[in-house]
Amino acid sequence: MIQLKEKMKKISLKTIANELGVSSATVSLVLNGKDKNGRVSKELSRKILDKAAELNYVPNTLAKSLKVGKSRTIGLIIADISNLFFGALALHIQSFAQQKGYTVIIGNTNEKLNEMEHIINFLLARQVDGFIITPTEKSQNLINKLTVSNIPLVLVDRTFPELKVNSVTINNYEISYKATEELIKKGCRNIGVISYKQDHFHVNERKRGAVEALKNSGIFNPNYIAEVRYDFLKEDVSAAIEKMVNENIRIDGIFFTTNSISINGVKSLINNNIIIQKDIQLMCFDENDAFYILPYTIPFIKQPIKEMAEKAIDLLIEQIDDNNNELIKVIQDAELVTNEKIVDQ
Amino acid sequence: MIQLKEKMKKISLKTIANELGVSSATVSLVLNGKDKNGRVSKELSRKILDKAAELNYVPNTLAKSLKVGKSRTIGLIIADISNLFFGALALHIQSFAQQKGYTVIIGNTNEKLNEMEHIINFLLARQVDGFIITPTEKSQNLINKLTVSNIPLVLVDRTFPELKVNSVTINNYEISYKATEELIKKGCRNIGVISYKQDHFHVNERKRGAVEALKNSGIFNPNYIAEVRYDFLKEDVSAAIEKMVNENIRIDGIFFTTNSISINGVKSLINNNIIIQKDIQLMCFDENDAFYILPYTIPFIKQPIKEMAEKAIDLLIEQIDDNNNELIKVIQDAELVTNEKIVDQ
DNA sequence: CTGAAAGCGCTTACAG
DNA sequence: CTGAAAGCGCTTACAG
Repeated sequence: MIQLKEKMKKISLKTIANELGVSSATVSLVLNGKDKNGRVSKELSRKILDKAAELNYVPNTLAKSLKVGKSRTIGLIIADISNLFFGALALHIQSFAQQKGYTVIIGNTNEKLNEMEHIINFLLARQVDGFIITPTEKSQNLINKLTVSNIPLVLVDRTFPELKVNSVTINNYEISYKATEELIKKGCRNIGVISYKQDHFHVNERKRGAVEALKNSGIFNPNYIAEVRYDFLKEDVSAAIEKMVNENIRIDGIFFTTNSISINGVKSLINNNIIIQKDIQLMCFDENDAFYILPYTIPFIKQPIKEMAEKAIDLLIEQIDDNNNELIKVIQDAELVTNEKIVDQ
Repeated sequence: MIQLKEKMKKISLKTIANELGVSSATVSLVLNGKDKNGRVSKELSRKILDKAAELNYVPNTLAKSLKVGKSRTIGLIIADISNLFFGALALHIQSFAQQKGYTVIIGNTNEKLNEMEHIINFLLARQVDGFIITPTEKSQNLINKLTVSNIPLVLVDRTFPELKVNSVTINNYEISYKATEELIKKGCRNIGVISYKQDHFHVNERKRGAVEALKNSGIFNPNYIAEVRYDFLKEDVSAAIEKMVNENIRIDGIFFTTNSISINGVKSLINNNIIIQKDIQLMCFDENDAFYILPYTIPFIKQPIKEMAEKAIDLLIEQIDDNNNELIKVIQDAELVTNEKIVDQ
């Protein structure tokens, strides 16, 4: 094969058809394995396959998508891709999508509503067949527009319970309740809760679960409940920890409602010379690679990330294929991982 | 607007053209802001814009790409997306690409050659305009095929020095030499080096830099040099650390050549009850979130990830736009971060 | 068993 | 100032 410095001319179906003196329809059929009913003779079929290989034919997916009206592409909109939980979620979604023959285009909103709108429009123009979204705060209208237009859509991790939209989430309230009980079982009586100050249903459910558990055990103390701002995470967590540590009666346990809060919380505790799991028992949300490095283990709530990813992809593809209009809200169970040596992911 | 349960019919250029009784050519021109020479009257222009907004017109990028022969999409092929270094690299590449109006499709090879081939073909069919690749071992032929076909391409982080291919890498040898000298300056005299057993030029350059520094200081000891396998990282690092720690003369410093080795090395040291930065001084490659959590700081080599991403995108887009045939190998300087309090990323 | 033709939604010379 | 027409590379009824 001679190698030209200039751009080689593209090999299309037509090129193959012309070289073989057949129609491009026949070539298309053979190359797509659609000559079921023995439409094309074995011999011709062989010749077409060989020629395609010889010419190094690469099909043009764009043209195919344009013709059939499906791109086999899905848009994945993530709120904060630098967060390890979302990173893992994206990884699994991509991997399951690939298994099903779909390409994923990832967009990152950085928790900004206008970014989310921009990305949705961008992906719509790219003709994605559907969306998997971890919605930002106050994006109800945006989500609603998509559902009204009947665009296949699944929310994951977060959802708006008031909207009729498919979702995959976990049992945030129940698992947080249970996790807090675990702290109580360990003997903690002055338990702090650090959560975000925001509108996200899932995070507020976690907080509610923790608070409810404390109340039901008669040890709820509003001074031990803190809310931090996403944009001032580090400072606010620091302040909250210092306050809790310096209360008249020092806290002996903390429940963190997200992994970003957990990481900053642990740093803060170390900076305050608190001996973790001795002075203060912790309970975190999500597995965290940073914790592996500590000489002790920290209990955490493990979300079924892989299963969430799989379910989200399944739901979405069902909608794409069947135009399934049924509303499905999946709630999966998270798991408490305590004491035992933390397993590698 | 009435909301139908059925799929709404798509709004195309033609829809707008028909409703307004003009040609779709004119609509295209206006919507793309290409009526420079006052081709279209202000009034008609206005009407077209309004109608597009009213109908909620979304252009079909697929059709446009097919027509103009450019997809404004680039394929990013990453060797191991779960590695934080690559994660950050991917994030920045995506962000720069977006700024330039390009979409990124990410593929993950898991360091497997056949995965890499598969992903390349897949992305080629998707008509990507070019590739940014962190190549796996032994992928020279694959890379060569792409360059021979004149497909815009930039290798990043890793490269094959023998190939004529654009690349963005760092000064692996020099910075590793310097980093090792730093350990020596601190008083270490029995310094271990843990690296991968593989063919990657960049990692071997790091090892070579460290070894050379040790030799030039007259303190090189082959017993302190270990190579670990990628597929048995944890076990091999563990074994290497234990061996080094239990040598007749215990090591007092270690240089890790990658961040994955660093993380496992630190865990191993903690398991062996070594007091890091007191019993043994460390030097790692790459910033690592896990280290933030430790009560002391670990010196590390900071790669200019953002700059690498930017340069890679710039080089690639130059090639795409100008069909620039010039060969460019960029080598950027990494930075030594010592002692000082580690800054937040 | 196979081919001719239409059409997906665009853009871009070309003609007027 | 504007329109008609061709064509990007496919797939899919339809006709034979």
